[in-house]
Amino acid sequence: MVGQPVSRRERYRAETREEAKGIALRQLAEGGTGAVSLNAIGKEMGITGPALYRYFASRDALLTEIIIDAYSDLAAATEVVAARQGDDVAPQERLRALAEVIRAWALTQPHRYLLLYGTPVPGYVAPDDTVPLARRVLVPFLDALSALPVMGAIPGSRLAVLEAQLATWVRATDPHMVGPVFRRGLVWWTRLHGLISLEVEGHFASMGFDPALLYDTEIDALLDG
Amino acid sequence: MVGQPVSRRERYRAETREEAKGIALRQLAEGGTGAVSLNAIGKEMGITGPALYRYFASRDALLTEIIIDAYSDLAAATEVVAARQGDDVAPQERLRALAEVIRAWALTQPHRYLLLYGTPVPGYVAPDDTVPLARRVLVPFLDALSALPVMGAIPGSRLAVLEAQLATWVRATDPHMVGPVFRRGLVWWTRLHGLISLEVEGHFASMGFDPALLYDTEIDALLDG
DNA sequence: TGTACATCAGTGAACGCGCGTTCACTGATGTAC
DNA sequence: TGTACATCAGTGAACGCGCGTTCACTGATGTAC
Repeated sequence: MVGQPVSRRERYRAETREEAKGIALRQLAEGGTGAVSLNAIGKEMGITGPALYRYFASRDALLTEIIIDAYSDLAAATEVVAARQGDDVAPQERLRALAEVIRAWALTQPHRYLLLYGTPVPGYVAPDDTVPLARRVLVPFLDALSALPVMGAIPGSRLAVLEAQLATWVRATDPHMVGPVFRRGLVWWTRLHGLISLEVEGHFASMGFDPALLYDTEIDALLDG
Repeated sequence: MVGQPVSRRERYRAETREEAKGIALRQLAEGGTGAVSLNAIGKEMGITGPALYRYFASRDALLTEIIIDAYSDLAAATEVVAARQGDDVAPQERLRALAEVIRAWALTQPHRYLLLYGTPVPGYVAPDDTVPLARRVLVPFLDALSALPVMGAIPGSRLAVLEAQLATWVRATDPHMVGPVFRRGLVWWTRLHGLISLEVEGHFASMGFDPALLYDTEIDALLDG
């Protein structure tokens, strides 16, 4: 995106990296995080395993890149929806569209969703780069929520205490964000994640109902609250 | 529980099995599912790896036992709460107590919670025995929800359609269960799971709020709905 | 109470497999004069 | 345009490790007469 890749080498290098990451994604889909293997990727590319160390510092570095890509991809998906549905669209409709796009994204690539929000990879420590990315996914939600009429919680209530806790933390990262909005965003996140993760992990299988329908009713509930 | 283990051999055998499972749980806690290894368990017990094949048919069989134990344990926890809070207690209070015990259970042993409701173990297929166990955890919730005054959804609404879908499936397993109650149970499950899983996976870390407080506010919302 | 037999726990070698990573080295591609 | 050098991709061997599982076998514990 920045500058043009000049040399043939650079272009080829980028292609090789992408090919490797693509295979890693397939391994992830087929056998989980543990199945992502540099040696196996090399074999599939017609290359020896050690050759990949020219492209990735280590297996963990590869995983990190895949995680960052997934965050960026999901964030881009929400941003596209937010851009298409401008400020003229009612915030309720924007929120609904955002919620739907996240579920759709998760369903088409469950392994990537679980990589971001599922059981943490044992022994893997996410670098700090991922924190702003995780936040980026939520920003369009927070924007739409800000456009809603915000009622402050009853002073002294549990909600008010929670919102106060959130306000202090949130003001450090985003001066314009207020506690009540962020609290709502948190609730959206946890509820949607509960639905999506259980569906994606197959826990709804053979219960004979339409997960999309349950999802929609929960969006209704979120918008009514 | 059934019959008394007579011979010394049987008792010793049971002890060995328990010891192995205990070590497997620790491995699970420390390194996830992939870290559970028969050879490593044997080494820690001062035994060769193959010796464990006298006690478990395979690694998958061990995993299955651990999963079944976890389900039983969690189900027992909810049942204890349900028994302590008899029918004289308001169903709202019972529901709150049930929700709290599940979170408490999950927090003290996150790996076991994730084993049941987290990212599925790649390549592992749960035997059918686990289905009724998974259900057993929810039964106290459904009981308490049944004690609440149930309003039917507005005919033709999304809620009504969903409840109809659930009713047909649910009547096959439990003739006394009705669609609206089961739908509410489903909502409780997904919302609580969203909160617990994100907390347990550390996604709330460093956001500067008290997860218990958020949890309580969501219980409030569930009881108001 | 003592002997003969069956049952079971555990061993150790083996099979075949895969992993991440380091390292010295060969060849090809690019760059500078 | 041609040559000399630097850069980089990739190889193949090696290190050290671990895994699940099978199998023939040794010893100890239990059981039946």
